Amino acid sequence: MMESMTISQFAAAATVNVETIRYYQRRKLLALPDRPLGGIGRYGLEALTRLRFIKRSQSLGFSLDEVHTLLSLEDRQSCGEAKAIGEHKLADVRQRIKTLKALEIALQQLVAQCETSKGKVSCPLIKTLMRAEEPASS
Amino acid sequence: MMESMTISQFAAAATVNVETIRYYQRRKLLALPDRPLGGIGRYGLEALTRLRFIKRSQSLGFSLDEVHTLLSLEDRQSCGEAKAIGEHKLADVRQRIKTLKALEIALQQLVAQCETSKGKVSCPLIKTLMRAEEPASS
DNA sequence: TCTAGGTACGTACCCAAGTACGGAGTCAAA
DNA sequence: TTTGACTCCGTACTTGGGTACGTACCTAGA
Repeated sequence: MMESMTISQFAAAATVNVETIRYYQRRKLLALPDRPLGGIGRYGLEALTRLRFIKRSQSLGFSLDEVHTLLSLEDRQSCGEAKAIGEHKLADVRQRIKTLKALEIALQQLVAQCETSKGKVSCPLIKTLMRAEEPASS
Repeated sequence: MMESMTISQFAAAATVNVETIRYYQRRKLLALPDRPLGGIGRYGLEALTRLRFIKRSQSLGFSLDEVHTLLSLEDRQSCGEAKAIGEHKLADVRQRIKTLKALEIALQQLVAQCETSKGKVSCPLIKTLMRAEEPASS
C-alpha cells in the first residue's frame, strides 16, 4: 500500500474520509491524480506527505486557507512569510487563552455562588446573569 | 425609551441586530410581544432583561441551547441543574485552555526554528510540518 | 461476460448563530 | 392623503470544514 494507492487506500493511509480528499482537491490543496484516459486515479507517497502536512497544520490551528498559503510557500523559498503566518497564529492562540482564562474565572464565581446557597429560594447563578451589570470583566 | 419600545429601539437598547431578535423569537428564547390586532409589537423592560441575560450568558460561553435550558430553569426553582450546566461549561473551558496551551508550545517551537536558520535554503517550519512525525505532542 | 463494488463528479446538506432580502402591512408626520 | 420609515413574516444566504447522495462509469474476480 505504499506507492500507487486507490483513493480509498490513500484515505485510509492518512485516516481521512474519501470525501475529504475530494473536498481538498476542489479547494486546490491536493492535485487531481494522473489517470489513464478516463480511468481511475492513483496516489503516491508524495501526495500522502502533502495530505499529512495539511492534517498536521490543521491540528496546529491553521485554517485551510492558511494551509494553502503555507503550501504555496513551499516552492518559492520564502521562509519569512511562513514565519509570519506562524507568528500570527501564535498571537491568535495566546489571545484565545487569555479570553478563556477570564471566562474560567467568571464561571468559577457563578458556580461558587450556587455552592454557598444550598436550599435557598432562587438560583444565584441565574439571578447574577439576570442583573444589569457584568458578572466579571476580562 | 424605557418601557414600550419598538423592535428597533429594543434592539438598540441591547446593542443587538433587529434580525437577531427575530431569530431568538423563532428559537423560543424570546416571546413574541403583545400587539394590538395586526399592529406593531411593543417591548418592555422585562424583555430587555431577558435579552441581556441571553447575551451575557453567551459571552460566558453558553450556547443558545444551553441558554434556553437556563431560562427554563428560571421558573422552576432548580438551582442544582443550573449549577451542573455551569460546572460542565467550566470543565469545557478548562479543557480548551489545556489544548490551546499545548498548541502554543508547538507553534512557538516552529517559529523559533525559523528564527535560528536565517538565510539558509528551505524553510524549517514547513520542513517540520512535512516530516512524518508529530512536531510536538499534547 | 456478468456483476459487485470501487471510483468520478456534481450537487445538496450538516452544524451554529446569525444576516440579508423581498413583499406586504402599518403608522405618523406633512 | 400621500410619502417615507418602520415592522412583520417567510425564506434564503453566510462561514468553515467537511459529509452524504445520486448517477454514470470503470474494473477485477468468478
